[in-house]
Amino acid sequence: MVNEAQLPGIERSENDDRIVCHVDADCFYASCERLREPALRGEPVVVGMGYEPGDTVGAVATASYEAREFGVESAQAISTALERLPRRKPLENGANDTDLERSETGYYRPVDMDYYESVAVDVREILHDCADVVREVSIDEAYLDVTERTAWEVADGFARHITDRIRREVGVTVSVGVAPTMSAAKIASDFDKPDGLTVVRPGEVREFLAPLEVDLLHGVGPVTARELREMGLETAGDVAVTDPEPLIDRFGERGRELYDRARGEDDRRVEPKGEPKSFSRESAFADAVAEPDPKYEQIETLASAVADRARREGALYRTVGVKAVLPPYDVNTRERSLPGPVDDPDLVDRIARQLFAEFDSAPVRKLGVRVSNLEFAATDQASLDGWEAASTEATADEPETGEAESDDGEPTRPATTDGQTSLNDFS
DNA sequence: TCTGGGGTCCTAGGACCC
DNA sequence: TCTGGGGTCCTAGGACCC
Repeated sequence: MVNEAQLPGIERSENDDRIVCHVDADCFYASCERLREPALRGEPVVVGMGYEPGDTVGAVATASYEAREFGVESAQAISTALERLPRRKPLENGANDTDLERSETGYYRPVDMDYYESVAVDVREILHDCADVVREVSIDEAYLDVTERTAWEVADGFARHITDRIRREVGVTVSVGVAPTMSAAKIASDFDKPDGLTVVRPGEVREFLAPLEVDLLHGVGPVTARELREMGLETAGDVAVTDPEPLIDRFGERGRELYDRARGEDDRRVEPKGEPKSFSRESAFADAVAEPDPKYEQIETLASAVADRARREGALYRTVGVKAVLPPYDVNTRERSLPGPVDDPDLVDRIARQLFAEFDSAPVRKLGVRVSNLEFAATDQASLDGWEAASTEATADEPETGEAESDDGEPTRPATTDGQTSLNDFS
């Protein structure tokens, strides 16, 4: 009785053989550093964050494969990395390092996101050129739906074309996984790094996944991996043939997902990434700080950076939060929601201070400020109309607030007016 | 391995409403 | 005044990812 032709909104929902590419740049930050400093090619390179040249604080963001040989890993403390791979001293005139000294050392560079972002823009351009739908996951990673661009018989050639273009036109290497699902493509891209290409054809997915350790599955971190092992599940193959009920009991929705993914079942379509959900800034002190003043100073800096960011991105926020990390590593978060969305840097600062007050005499090693519950207004004509209507409404019953202080050329924002009215409730 | 920064999603309890 | 069941929002924390 139900005829597919009568249900135009309902499509065959199973992955009727999509071809998904996952493209993942190889140690992207280190590759970028080599791009602008070719002397780093072939040498161990460590990119550190929260780190200044000459420093020993901070953590490893990316280590080149040469640096990994020395046991340097992502997320490692810079101090640990330096023990395993000492910093190479710049060559001075007349300096005569021995070959031994040079071969046992590496280059350390601080993260420079602006530069990496400029390289990522060039990579993205190629990705969008090669696919109808691109989902950018992070600065160095994306999914592509290339179903309409290629066929399984020639998928490896197509993927090779992408990697070649990126190498030739941008100068960085990527690894690519091709599979009928997003989750399998993701794992495939990781399978043969660096400069890897792995194609998993429909019907081969379970076989491909079966021997892999559980912690290679997306969403399985150290905690879940340990628990799975305690349940006797070592590999994706083990998970695929186990009774799903205990998994669901223990892990809830994630358990179901884990079971499905281990069996190669994943009907998510590649879709462009939506608007961000939150903006945050945080920073760590070199040592835990007990006095209130430096902490409030830091709060002010972070609050203003977050509010700036939201304004640049055209976002209004309805929730302001803080994070305080106390020794040894006790993460505390506090947040407060407003009655309506605002763009009000002073309010962010004030609320952040209030939320932070309960920690102001505790030793604190790290601080953060966050805005969330974001709304993006006036991105197209349709919502612009609504926006203007709302603006008129919002200001109708109050005197002009002298809002036209836009000597910096910024458009005035009705939400700021809203923020002023709600401000009284929160200070 | 004790720990950097920017995110996402999920869970669970409580308040509040109908 | 006691109280069923469902829904939504808010907050805090946790796991995970890059």
